[in-house]
Amino acid sequence: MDANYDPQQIEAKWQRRWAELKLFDADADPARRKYYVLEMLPYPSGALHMGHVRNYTLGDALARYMWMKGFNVIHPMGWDAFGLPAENAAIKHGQPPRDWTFSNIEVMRGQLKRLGFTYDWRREIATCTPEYYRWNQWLFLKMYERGLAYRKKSRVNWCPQCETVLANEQVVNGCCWRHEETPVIEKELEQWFLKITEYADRLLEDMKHLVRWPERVLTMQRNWIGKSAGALVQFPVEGCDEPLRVFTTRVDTIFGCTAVFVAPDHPIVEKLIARSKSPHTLRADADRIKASSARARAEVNLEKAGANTGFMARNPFSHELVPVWLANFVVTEYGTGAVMAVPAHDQRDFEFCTTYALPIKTVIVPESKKLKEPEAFVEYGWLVDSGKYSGLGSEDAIQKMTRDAEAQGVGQGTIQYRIKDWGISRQRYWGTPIPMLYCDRCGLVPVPEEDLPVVLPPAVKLTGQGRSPLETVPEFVDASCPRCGGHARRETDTMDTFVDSSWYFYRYTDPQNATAPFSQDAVRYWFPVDQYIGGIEHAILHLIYMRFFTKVMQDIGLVDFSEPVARLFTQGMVLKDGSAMSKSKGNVVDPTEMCEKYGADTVRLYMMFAAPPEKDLDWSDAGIEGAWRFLNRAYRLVAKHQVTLEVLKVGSSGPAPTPQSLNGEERQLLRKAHQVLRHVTEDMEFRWHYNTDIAMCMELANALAESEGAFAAGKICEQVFRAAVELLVISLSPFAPHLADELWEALGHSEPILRVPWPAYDPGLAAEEELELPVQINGKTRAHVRVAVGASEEEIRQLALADEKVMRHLNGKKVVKIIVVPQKLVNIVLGD
RNA sequence: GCGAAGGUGGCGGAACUGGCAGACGCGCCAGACUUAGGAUCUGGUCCCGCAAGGGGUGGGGGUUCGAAUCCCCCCUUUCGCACCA
Repeated sequence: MDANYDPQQIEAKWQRRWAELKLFDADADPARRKYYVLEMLPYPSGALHMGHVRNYTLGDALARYMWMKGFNVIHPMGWDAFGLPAENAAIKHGQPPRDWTFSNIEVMRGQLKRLGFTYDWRREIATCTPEYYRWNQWLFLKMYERGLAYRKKSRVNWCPQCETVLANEQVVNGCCWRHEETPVIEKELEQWFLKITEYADRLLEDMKHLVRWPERVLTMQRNWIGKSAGALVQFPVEGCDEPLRVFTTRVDTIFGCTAVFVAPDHPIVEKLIARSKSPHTLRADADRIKASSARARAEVNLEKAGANTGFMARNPFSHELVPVWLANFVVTEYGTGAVMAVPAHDQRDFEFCTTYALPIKTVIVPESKKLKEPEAFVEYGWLVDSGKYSGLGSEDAIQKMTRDAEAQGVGQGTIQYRIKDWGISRQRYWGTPIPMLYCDRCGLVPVPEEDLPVVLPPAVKLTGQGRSPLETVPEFVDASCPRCGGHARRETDTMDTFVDSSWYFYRYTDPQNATAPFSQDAVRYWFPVDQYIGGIEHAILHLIYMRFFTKVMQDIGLVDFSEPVARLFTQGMVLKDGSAMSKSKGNVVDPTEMCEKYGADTVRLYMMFAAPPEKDLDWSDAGIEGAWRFLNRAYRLVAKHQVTLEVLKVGSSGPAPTPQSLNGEERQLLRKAHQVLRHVTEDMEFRWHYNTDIAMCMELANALAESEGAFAAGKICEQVFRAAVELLVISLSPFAPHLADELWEALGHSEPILRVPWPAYDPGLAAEEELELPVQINGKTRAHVRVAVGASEEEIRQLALADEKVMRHLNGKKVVKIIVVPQKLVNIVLGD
């Protein structure tokens, strides 16, 4: 064993050996308990960043622990390999997206291997291969068969930078999620959609199974789905044959309705213009307000603005006539695009009506009858001035009035969702071709399953301009109709890459399957994912699509469960100087560089030590130095005593030590070792505050260093010293696996540490026998007394009162009360 | 505006069920070894104070023998949603 720690040499050696031993290959084995550790797969952008390293190190520590606990651990990795950057690189450098992507994968796979993760590389997938994306197409066809994939002309979010459509989830503050400065514009296009709305209720309902998901993620999903129960109510419009339908959750306030507001691009507006006495003014108003509401998407808190249409609508409950106004804050896409204005009980209506001097009529009063001005009273209360409903509570009134509206044919109870169907069409090249054909005679025809995959043509001129690049490839576009044999045109849109990542973790269980997306047996054995780890940024996009896909797969009969992930963990970000690492800020720390300087173990250890995993971690160059020093200390500790310790062959250490057979110094050292093991074990199971586990390992290393004198003097026997060293190596192994294996071998073991069963700590050895109890006077610690663990309350009381420092504080004061909490403390309460 | 999570030394953080605030690491100070040290080792390091002692977990109040931890009010940071009727 070298005197100096050389991580480059050690890590290369162990990575080679692990590979030779196929240590991380996991095969389905019904006789063994399985554990599925999954981390979010990276986009092959060119290089791994520290966020990946943190994510994957977290998973790796868990995977290693689970292996040692005896589980059959599946821990796969792959590449989310379709996407826009590949095309942009192609345009910029003339390198085909495929080449760019695969050369990035090469680099990044190398980086992952350098870090020594426990991946079963036989299961690696890349979503851009036909072998993978044919199953995207297959799943799409299954959805099409069930009416879950459909085409419609719709107003879409279009990013002028990407030159493609964005899903609602990809619009952030009215701008593209990739180009945060670029406002999204609206276009009318024929698009493919997946009917996620049909699953909205199940996505909500099944959250009750996700007890081990962060509440934060569930809340975000709940808000995103945005279920709200209410009523649709019809307001006939005078001088127009079409009534206005409004959606409201507060039909109990309808007697306070003093206007009806419609979105400026509501379909009825054209009809009103046609029938208006001053059509030009009305059109100008509509255009102006439309412009202002479009701006509202990008801006925050735009002022309320509107215009009177001159038309009147009749309240079906009160039969009053109220004016119809255009309003910039009414959202076309939600509900019916029209609302009843109840300024007394809705803050937005209140603001609008105040601005335009529209009447405000109170119809709900709170219990206390006190109304705050000048705000709307938006809570539930009691109805007044509401005809026969006066006197009812809001909740009763909503039910009764909804029923009455239904009976009279002027409305109905309904449920609205904020979530919309998932638009998956992208006018881009580097994605999964949507397997549909447009036959000149038969119309829309799906590609037959046996013709899958529809393969992306390799040579395509990419310009980044205009329409889908696939349209420019005649060999791709021209096809024959599978029904009539006549000429057909291929769909040239490709799928949103979130389709790829919605089911990739199933494919890992059976990555080579050429006849199905996966074998049901494999999934039955490996699923659910026991632990999924990734960034919080995917809380609503990926993590909701993935749940949706599983439910569809359940309905198709591919799987027999409704939720794929039992436990989710969202880790914090890796920052540098308080902000996210980015090329533009020039604050990127490169994992490979760090591995070259310190080795993978140091990088991993530091990542785990610097902060608890759910919190953001600010990278510190000084901090990683500390991790490096610790590993050096651990190495030297073993190197120094290796010759002595190795002589003691494994298993030759005689009977297991018991507290009785040990002297005081031996007990103290072993106690520390077992306390550390206890802490790490318990933390691995529940809490994952790896930073505290590593701190405990450091304490044990410090204790060992302090014991060296006693060891050299023969006061600590070799068996005990060795046992403590071994427990340190084992406890450290999930975090610094290469070093752990090197030290384990140096101690005379031939098995890699991953094959060593995780030891159970000995509660007897871990238990303290004597405690130093704090003695408080009026809640302030003033002294300490040493007591045996089993000391009685009375003994402790006497010891405390006899303490010199305590007596000094007691001087002349009256003892009111003495609280003795065995094993914890003594608190003496003094009077004045 | 609404919702969620935070605020502890010079810094990252620890304190798991109300029971010694500051584990562990970084940094800093002193010393040892050294031609040298950005290596290593030893000791010190919450604040005020020579000390005795006193103060201390964003601020204020409360419950309790005892509060970083529980309750109320306020300030503040980060994240998510943002006219969703």
